Amino acid sequence: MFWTQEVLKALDKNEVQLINDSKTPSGEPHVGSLRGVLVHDAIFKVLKGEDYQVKYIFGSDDYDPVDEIPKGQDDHFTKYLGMPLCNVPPPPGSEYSDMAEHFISGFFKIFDDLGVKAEKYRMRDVYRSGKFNEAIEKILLKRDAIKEIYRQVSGSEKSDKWYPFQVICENCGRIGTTEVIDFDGKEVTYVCRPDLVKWATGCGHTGKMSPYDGNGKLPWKLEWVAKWMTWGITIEGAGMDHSTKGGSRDVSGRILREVFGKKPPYNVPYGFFLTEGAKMSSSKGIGATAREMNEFLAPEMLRYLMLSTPPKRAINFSPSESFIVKLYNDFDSVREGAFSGLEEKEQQRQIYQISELNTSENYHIPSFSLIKNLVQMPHIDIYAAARELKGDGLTELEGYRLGSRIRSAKFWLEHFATDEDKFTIQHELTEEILEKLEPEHYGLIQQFRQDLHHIEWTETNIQQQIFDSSRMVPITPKSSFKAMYLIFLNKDRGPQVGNLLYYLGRETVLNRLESIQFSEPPVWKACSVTLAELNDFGNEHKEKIVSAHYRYKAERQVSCIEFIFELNNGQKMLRRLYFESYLEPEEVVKVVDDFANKSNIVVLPD
RNA sequence: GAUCCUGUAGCUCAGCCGGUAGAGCACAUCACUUUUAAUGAUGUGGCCCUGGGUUCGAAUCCCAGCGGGAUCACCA
Repeated sequence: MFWTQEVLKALDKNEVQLINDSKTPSGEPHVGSLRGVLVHDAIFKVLKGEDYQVKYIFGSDDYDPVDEIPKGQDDHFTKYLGMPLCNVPPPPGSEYSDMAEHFISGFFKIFDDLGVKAEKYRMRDVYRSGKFNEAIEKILLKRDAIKEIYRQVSGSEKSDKWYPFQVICENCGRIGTTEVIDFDGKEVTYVCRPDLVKWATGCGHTGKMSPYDGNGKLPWKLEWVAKWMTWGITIEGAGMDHSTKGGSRDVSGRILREVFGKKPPYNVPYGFFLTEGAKMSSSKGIGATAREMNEFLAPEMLRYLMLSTPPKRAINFSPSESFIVKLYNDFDSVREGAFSGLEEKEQQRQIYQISELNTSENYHIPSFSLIKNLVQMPHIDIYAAARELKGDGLTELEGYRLGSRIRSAKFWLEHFATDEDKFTIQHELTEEILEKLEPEHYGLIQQFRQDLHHIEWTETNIQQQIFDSSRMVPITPKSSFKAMYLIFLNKDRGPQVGNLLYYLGRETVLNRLESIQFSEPPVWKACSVTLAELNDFGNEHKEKIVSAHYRYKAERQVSCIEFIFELNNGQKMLRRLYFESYLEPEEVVKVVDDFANKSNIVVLPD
């Protein structure tokens, strides 16, 4: 059963469902932050699809203090450490009013791209408007019971003077450094301590003021309680780190239940987003931020990546070619399954419904691996290739999807692909390349460059010619391809040779091939058969052979006899006997006649 | 130490409200005039981590281990 169905089963359809999630805008959001966003969105979509009364709200926790500085921005942010995020000026050059808006707006923009239609709220508005006044009062009054739960669940001992609340210091504006030491039912007394936390220094000010209307905030675990009880939230998943026993989710849930007698929201714990088995960290560069991943993958791909794995399981992302290609292929096959109408594809249909934004229309699209190759050949019109592949014009949707897949391929090549994954057209023949060529490759080059003069320069003809020329060397097509990749890409593998050479152009290809010099005898030796093999060949093919010719070649104390067979399907094949000496004309004739008699094939001089 | 995830073919995994062990890749054989990770057909390959329990019957459910991964113990 797909995970969304399990969530569905656990919820009461007669209840109004309110889904909540939030993010602290303290820096550039990490990719993993999107998992919660999308898991909640998937639940939202599924509930909506089942006609539940459901709403999805998403908050910016912008009343939290600045407790770490976004990478590389020490100069600007250091002096604001400890102040509420929403009261800190944005980094220089930002178009936003404050630090919190600066970071959350980019995150919310991704929501739009991913089709996440959550109703957004900001904690500054919630606190300042007084909406949490009631919850704050209740929590302050129940501090002993709350403290007891902290102790029981997580074993943390709080002092007698502990109050679960922090105000914004009237003197220095910090919220992370203040400690409330008394509450008289109307106002709190606080101290702004220089050494309360390691990451910020309070000013030492002591004051007394109302805790309401935005003067301060609840600590994280109680803020959760306040949200849940004030708004009646029924569903809120949390990362595995919060969801562990004794973790913040556990503490908050028990406080809500035991102190305030309400049911905590349904939890959907979700795991981390790992790269190559390690947790992706923002400091490790590309691909780590939500913004970059959103730039890389189209919405439906990113949603699929985040939602096809059951939430509890970690997602093991890898930017390797095999992972990315598999991701796309899996998605394409899920999409095919979803549109197949087959009953056993129900799960695929469910995955597809929460991944794709518009699930009404199927589409044809070339595989990622094809596109990533074509993208490396600048001349190729990929849209034309796609039309050819489909055998029809592209729909508007197909053109659009293809466009984003091309962008993804380019992004992948630029940011993730290893040198092995990429290829670069070689502009000249280097010693390094020549050293890698084997004698049989020279045989192919010799044959191929001759044959290329006689064909019309099209992708399919070139492709076809490789096979035809190979038979005349003879050499296996596989080895012939390798020769071409070496000569033009300095690699063992590459994209379709027809495309590649077509792009390079007849002149360039012929100039390159004709500039390669070598002596023939080693080729003869490398591309030869034994007399026994020749006889076997004759016996095996004699029904198909229409005509046969031979020619004798000699050079530098060695020689060879080449047999050229024409088959009834139009193919021409060559087989060569190699000799470490010159042969007299009579000897040549004798060898040829021997073969002719044994195989019953008439062999004429060329 | 605690919590969660995970252990099934050489590799990546599906199957998990019990009923004869699955897919893709890889490998092997055959076929083939075309290598875009990917031509078609056929085939090889598994004490489903271990031990116990429930059951007519367990890969599946329960308990206990072992191995791998992650998270938590101050703060969000």
